[in-house]
Amino acid sequence: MSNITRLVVLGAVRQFEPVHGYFLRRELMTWHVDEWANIQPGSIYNALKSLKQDGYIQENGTEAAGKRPERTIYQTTPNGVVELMRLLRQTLWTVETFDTKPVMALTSFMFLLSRAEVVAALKVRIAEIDAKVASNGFDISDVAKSSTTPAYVREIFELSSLRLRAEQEWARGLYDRILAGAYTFADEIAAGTVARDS
Amino acid sequence: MSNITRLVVLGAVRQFEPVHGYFLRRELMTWHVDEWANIQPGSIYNALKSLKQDGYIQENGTEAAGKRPERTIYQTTPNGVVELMRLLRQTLWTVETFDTKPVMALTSFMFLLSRAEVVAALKVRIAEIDAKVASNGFDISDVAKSSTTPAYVREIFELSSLRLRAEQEWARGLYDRILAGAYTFADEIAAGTVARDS
DNA sequence: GTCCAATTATTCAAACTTGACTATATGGAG
DNA sequence: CTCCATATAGTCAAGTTTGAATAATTGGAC
Repeated sequence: MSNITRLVVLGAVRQFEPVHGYFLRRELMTWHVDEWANIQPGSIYNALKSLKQDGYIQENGTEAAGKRPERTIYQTTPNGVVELMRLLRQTLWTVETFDTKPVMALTSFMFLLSRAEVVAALKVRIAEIDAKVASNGFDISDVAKSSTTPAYVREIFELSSLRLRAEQEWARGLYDRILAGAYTFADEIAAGTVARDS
Repeated sequence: MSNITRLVVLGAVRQFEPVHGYFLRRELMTWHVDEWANIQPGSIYNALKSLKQDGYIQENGTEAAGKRPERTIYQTTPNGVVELMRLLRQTLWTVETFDTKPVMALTSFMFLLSRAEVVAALKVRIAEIDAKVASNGFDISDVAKSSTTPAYVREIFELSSLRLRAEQEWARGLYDRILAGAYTFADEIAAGTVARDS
């Protein structure tokens, strides 16, 4: 599966474990992951299978509610937690010019990292976007001079610059909110497990 | 293949026909479609095969430059041109909240439509984005009141609103530029075929 | 003149995604 | 009490994507 599917499903298993596929499917659909991450129900089951093969999650028997169909229970392995953190960190510290999915996923799982790391990474992200936009600006003026490149390529640079600026504005706001104490991060919880109905 | 791959490859065949796969591969890679549309070389060949099966393009024999490997020549069918216009029009008139690829593809091929249609659609797009952002705003305040929804979901709405605003700003600029006579559209060309080296 | 890194043109297996399908169970309408 | 629409829990075939592999050719360095 793509790294995004990996990140989202592994992160969701981590958040709700022990958990069965159908619960993840319902929960993630209420998150609208089909819209912002292009993850369809079938992909969730496939991701579980694949994460299991890689040893990042393991089956933990089956159960059934009443006479309902059996369902397979999953939980993360220690390796899985390491992998999740790696994926999350990679996403946090990388600016993607065109793909909006990573930042969306990040938003859902950043609280698994520490407040300090997220703050530091956001600061870097804000600066990196400045650099990308500046580089885009030079590309635009080169395109204007070129005789072979179609003129409309300018529009592509224009649009991606504006989108990057939007992400930057968001990162600035989030940076402020987090610095001001918003949300709760991994280094701050006295282990309050999230309640859920199965 | 995804509709984007379909649109980009079919559009490129139309633009460069008669054309062989490797030319498209090189050309589209210089467009960086692997970055903004996630189309890798392998997908281009698959798209050609699939478009051919659907009857939207047809093989037109093979040729070879010197002792180079043979290459298969493709061109659009009448049905293919209809399908291309359908895909293009659908993309033009639809606002995608999360997927940045359609607008990017649009930018590359909008000149296949008429100036009037593009102008009209941009106007609608600008208004539609207002509506989406407004609806997002109400979602944000609902989330703030809800006790079950995690607070950070607010960030997702925030980010997508800002991104939509960025697209809107771009659409406004493009609208102005096009109205002012920028670029050349299908209804305006005295059929100047684009030169290319094979 | 000969070596070799890069180019040409494509194929392919493995992995991933999609969306329809299965098969049973439950809850609520009448 | 009996329907039947919906929910449950997944499976699977068909289609798509990926990235490496293939196999011959050419251009340029030495």
